[in-house]
Amino acid sequence: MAPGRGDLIPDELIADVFDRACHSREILEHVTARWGVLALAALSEQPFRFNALRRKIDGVSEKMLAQTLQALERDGFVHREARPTIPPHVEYTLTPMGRELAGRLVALIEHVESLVPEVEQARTRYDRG
Amino acid sequence: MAPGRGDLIPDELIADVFDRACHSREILEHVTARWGVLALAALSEQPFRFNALRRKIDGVSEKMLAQTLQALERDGFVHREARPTIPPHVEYTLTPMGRELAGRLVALIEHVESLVPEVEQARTRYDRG
DNA sequence: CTGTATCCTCTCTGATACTG
DNA sequence: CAGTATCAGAGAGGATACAG
Repeated sequence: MAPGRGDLIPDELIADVFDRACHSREILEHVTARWGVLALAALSEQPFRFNALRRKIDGVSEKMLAQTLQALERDGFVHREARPTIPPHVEYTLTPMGRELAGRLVALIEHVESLVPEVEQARTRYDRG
Repeated sequence: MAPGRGDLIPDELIADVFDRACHSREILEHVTARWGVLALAALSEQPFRFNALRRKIDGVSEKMLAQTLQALERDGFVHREARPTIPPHVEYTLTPMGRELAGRLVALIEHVESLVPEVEQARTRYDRG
């Protein structure tokens, strides 16, 4: 995170919104990352197996999907249920914490989405001026 | 955004959450970016001049702050008021749209922040298993 | 089927130095 | 004061091949 902070400054001195944001930065990066957002949104609809999720999230590579799911599982937002069959059968679901977060995230995205026309106008103005 | 989409597929066919998220992806990246979050949070407290903001957001480089502010200004979230004096006096404020968005963003960050302990436990469990 | 491992490219980021 | 220009390192992301 912030170079030279967090590691060096005692917790008692860390108090304002910037340092708090710094603490949650890594989590926020996982959930707002390109594929993190889409994985959470997909799983908030229904559970998915790996390749089904990969087809649902069009354009994601195996590597990035695996990486994304591992990060979200490690953070406790996604639950991975592997049945030791042959061939392997793995199902991904959201944990309660993951569902709560995904809901808020989707709400933010929908708000941003509603802003798209206004943002496009602003960009046009900016690029002209 | 998603390679091979957006540019190639007519708008009428783009409808689900993934494509919508794709549309707002660039905006979301600006506002959830490391320095984007902090700039919006700082400006939601009060207006700032460039170097004051740089001191407030400890650890940001001139280059990244300039880049961040330009992106947010172009998107219409930040207003830049330059008084043509010598030396230059430039003040950054949030637009109404920026204030609304910053509020929601801060709410999300605070929720994520409240999850930090639970996430840390989840990580410990994951790393042990 | 569900991933890992490897390689390679490209962007993001920060330090440094310079301009109006 | 408020930036821009340039450079180099680190990491994100993707294509491909392979493993259990």
